[in-house]
Amino acid sequence: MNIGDVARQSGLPAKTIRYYEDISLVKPKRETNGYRVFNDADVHKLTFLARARALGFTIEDCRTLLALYEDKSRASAEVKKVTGKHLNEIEAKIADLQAMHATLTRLSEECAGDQRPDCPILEELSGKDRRSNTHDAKQ
Amino acid sequence: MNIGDVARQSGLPAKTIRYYEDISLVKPKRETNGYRVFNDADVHKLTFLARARALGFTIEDCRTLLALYEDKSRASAEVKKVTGKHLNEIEAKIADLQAMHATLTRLSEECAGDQRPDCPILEELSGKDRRSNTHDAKQ
DNA sequence: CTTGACCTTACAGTAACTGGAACCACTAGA
DNA sequence: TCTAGTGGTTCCAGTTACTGTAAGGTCAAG
Repeated sequence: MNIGDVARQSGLPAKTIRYYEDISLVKPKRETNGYRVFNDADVHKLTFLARARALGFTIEDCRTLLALYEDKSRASAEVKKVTGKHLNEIEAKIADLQAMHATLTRLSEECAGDQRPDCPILEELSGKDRRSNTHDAKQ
Repeated sequence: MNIGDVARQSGLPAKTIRYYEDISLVKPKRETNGYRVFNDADVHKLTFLARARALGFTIEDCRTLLALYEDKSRASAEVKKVTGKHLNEIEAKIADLQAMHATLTRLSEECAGDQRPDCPILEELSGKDRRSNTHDAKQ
């Protein structure tokens, strides 16, 4: 199979597949004309990578997961550990985003959004002490 | 004020402040010895930037917001528009992360996490059709 | 023989910094 | 005066995971 077919099958752009070869995630053979040839195992690996990336695993996590996948004597605990770490990071990100969301929603609701220049959003960003609420000990 | 003092006041690393000068977000004067000198307006700007970045605005959004802040005849609608767009992006990210979280949590719960090699997480990544659930029309 | 689809490499750019090397400036103390 | 320590400077490279672009080689069809 050539790279275009693999791209269609795996859902990954050809460019990405070349990149994955660059960083040694896959090692397709070459035809005499220089074209990459992907066998079923390569395609399977790339599909695995596409799924893992879609679940937010980093490339390095993917490398680890792929190695575990190919190690038939792995302990599932290893896989679960990687997943657990990733889950924690996702949770942290969600929490960060939700905090931002809460603040921005509040400010946005307070902002008239009309032709007048007065704007609580800019006031907050500029550090203006709005509605005499003097304690702002956060981080 | 020198860069170190500003870093302490604004909470931004000196390195970041230099970077912000590089991309023309601030334009501190220079002393004869080459040191940057920050006046109150500069420090205020940097504090503004630190807050906007903490709320997840991109650098380009920050540039826009800073320009709006300094335009005393702005319409608050402009600010609200930038904020609204950002809120939408945050919501999309949260949704993505929550979907990943749900899938990973499910798989993680199904994984024994012991010394045995059997692992639902790897099975899902490899595309193995687990428990005869044949429909997987997503994306 | 040309056209078009497909393949190749190599280099640059993205976002927003961060780290490191090599070097200059200033102050205080021996 | 020398020196140590702190803080400043520039410049270049690295991070993450690609993506864009240019310049060119390959192949099948008409």
